[in-house]
Amino acid sequence: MRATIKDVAKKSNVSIATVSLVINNNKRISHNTRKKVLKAIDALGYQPSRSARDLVSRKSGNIGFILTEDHFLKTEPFYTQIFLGAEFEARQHPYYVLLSMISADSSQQNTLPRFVLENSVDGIIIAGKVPEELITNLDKYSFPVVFVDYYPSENGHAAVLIDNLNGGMQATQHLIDCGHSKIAFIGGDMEHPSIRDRFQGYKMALEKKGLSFSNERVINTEIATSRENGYSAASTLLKKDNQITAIFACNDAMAIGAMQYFKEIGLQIPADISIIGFDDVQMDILVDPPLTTMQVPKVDMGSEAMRLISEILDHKINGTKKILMPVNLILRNSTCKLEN
Amino acid sequence: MRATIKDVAKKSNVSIATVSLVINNNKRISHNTRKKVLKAIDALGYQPSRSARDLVSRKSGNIGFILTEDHFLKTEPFYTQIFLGAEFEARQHPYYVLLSMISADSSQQNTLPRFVLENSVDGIIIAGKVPEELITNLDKYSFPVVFVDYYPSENGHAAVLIDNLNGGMQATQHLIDCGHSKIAFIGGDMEHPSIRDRFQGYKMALEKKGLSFSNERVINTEIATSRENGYSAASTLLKKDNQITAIFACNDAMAIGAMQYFKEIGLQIPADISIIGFDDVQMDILVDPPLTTMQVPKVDMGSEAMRLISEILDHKINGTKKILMPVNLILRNSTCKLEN
DNA sequence: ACCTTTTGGTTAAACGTTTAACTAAGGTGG
DNA sequence: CCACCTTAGTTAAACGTTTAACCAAAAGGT
Repeated sequence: MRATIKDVAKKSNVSIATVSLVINNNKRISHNTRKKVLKAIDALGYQPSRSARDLVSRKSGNIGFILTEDHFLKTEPFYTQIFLGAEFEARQHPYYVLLSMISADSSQQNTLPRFVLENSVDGIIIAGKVPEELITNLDKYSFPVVFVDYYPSENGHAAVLIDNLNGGMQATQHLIDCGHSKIAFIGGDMEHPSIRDRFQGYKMALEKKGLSFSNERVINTEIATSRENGYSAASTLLKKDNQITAIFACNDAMAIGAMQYFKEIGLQIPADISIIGFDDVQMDILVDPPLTTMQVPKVDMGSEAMRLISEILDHKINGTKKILMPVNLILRNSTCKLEN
Repeated sequence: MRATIKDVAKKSNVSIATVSLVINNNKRISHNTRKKVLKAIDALGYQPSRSARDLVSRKSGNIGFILTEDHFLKTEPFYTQIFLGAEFEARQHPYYVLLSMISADSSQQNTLPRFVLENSVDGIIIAGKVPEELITNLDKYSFPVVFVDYYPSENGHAAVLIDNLNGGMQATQHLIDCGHSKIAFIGGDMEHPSIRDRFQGYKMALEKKGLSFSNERVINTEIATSRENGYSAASTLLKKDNQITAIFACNDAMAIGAMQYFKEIGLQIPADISIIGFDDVQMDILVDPPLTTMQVPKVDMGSEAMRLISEILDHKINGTKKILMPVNLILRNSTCKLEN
């Protein structure tokens, strides 16, 4: 049978209240008794009971982490890295993380994660794009929520976001710095705020340098940002405008798909065409040539999200804070100076 | 403030004990009061408090799920699928799943997951190969443990395993059925029971058909079962014996790596060389040609593991049961009949 | 020397369940 | 009609914490 607070109290000749105060670092306890109690705790291998604690403090001690199934099972460990960061950070806080996958299919969003139905979390982290219905259903429960790498249409939620606008500008800027002026953009799901912002950054960078923007150099009709769609995007792009010398793909998956197409039709990367991606996924360095990209701090985003929800639960801040994570240009070999 | 059992009791004019009995489906309650109570529960949106429940039942209501970091972040969603299955199955049981990643590096295994140090789980699922030290450290806590897709050297643990022996035989048998007789095996970490068993199956299938086994056709010196190692394994293999017409790779990652090598040196798959993998990962159908492989029921393995730990906790069975998951030949285009 | 703080603790209630032990009211057999 | 069983419910203790309210003793202040 596990040792309880009573056992510790008995062993150290104090009341259970004293033991509790020691555990919670209350300053009302003298150095001596503290030491005495700590010794007993150690000797008995005592661990406070979570349920007892949660019961009186009226908390669950859990944070729910919601992710769509397909994001969780994606080949690229993007959201899993975010989860990893969140779980690691949770170890510094009194929280456990409950991970729940939901269907990305919005038609069956009547089912909320069990931990919300059962009220077993204190707060929720939602990573990536999820169906709007999920969010509205969740609203009824009024849990504190932090979004990561996605932001629902109605405002007022706390969120950890990538600085996509800036990133889009930096990426485009890099291509401009390499001497390119006919720069295309390959995008996917334009409903997604991240992609929209990257596109926006692309346009702003062009404008800033007085370069012309043309819809002929933009692909934004692909539904998903997958490798296959990058491949097909590249093909339709060249049909629309074969003058382009550089491409900014809205993410690495599409960039890699596009690269594959170019290779197949015999274009040299980066000699004939430069390409830059976004995300910095593992695959980038295995691909040939290694992909220049914008690095996004995935693990850090997870820990920021956990820290944020924790702060909200401690009432240190209200629930609308937003954090923009900086993004970093990673130079590899898929981009180069334009020869002419 | 959330409704408690008291509110329900008051609203339905019964004692809290009655409410509790209703919730737990005790047959001592008449149909009428049951209905009355249920109505009140519904009206108040009452949900029993986990912590109160856990406190009196002396359980945590949690199952810990341990995975090494690299397995969790792998490109191929193998272990994540297992986790997914476990989490889905948990919804049918009174458990939440606490996922914890540990370092695969055995040098720093003094740190156990927080949920074991804090005694916050009732049982543990360990997926994939983990450092032996983790297991011995864990032993002191005497939690019920179920292993998935790995099995520690000392016996006596419950486990959900792939029927690798059979799978290895089937895979090899398939190649034999295609008319091949010079069949090579590409393996990795031979410390891993799964790989050893697949190799064993390979040998048995050869033997059964009276085909000669030769060490010249076996690669087992690669450290990891990664794509790159598959690539290099293929290259050394051809140097040892260039008569081979078919290859059984111990997993899909290695198979894909090997395929890449063959393509680069101009060999046609399957015309010049047939290749079969193991695992049935997503990538298989995207690769060219699509890879013939042995399908392993990853999600099912997760749910089986959860069911198993649940049975153990209910004392329905003791903690040494083993489940062998069947494996399925998936015919695609990387293998074909030998022309001669 | 007496009142007031401060220090370092203790007592006891409360958190929301489950469940063993009890009870009141009907039903049953002889 | 009485003793006994069954049915359907209640009472109260217990689970292991936290924390507000209390208190005794020591320390200051005048």
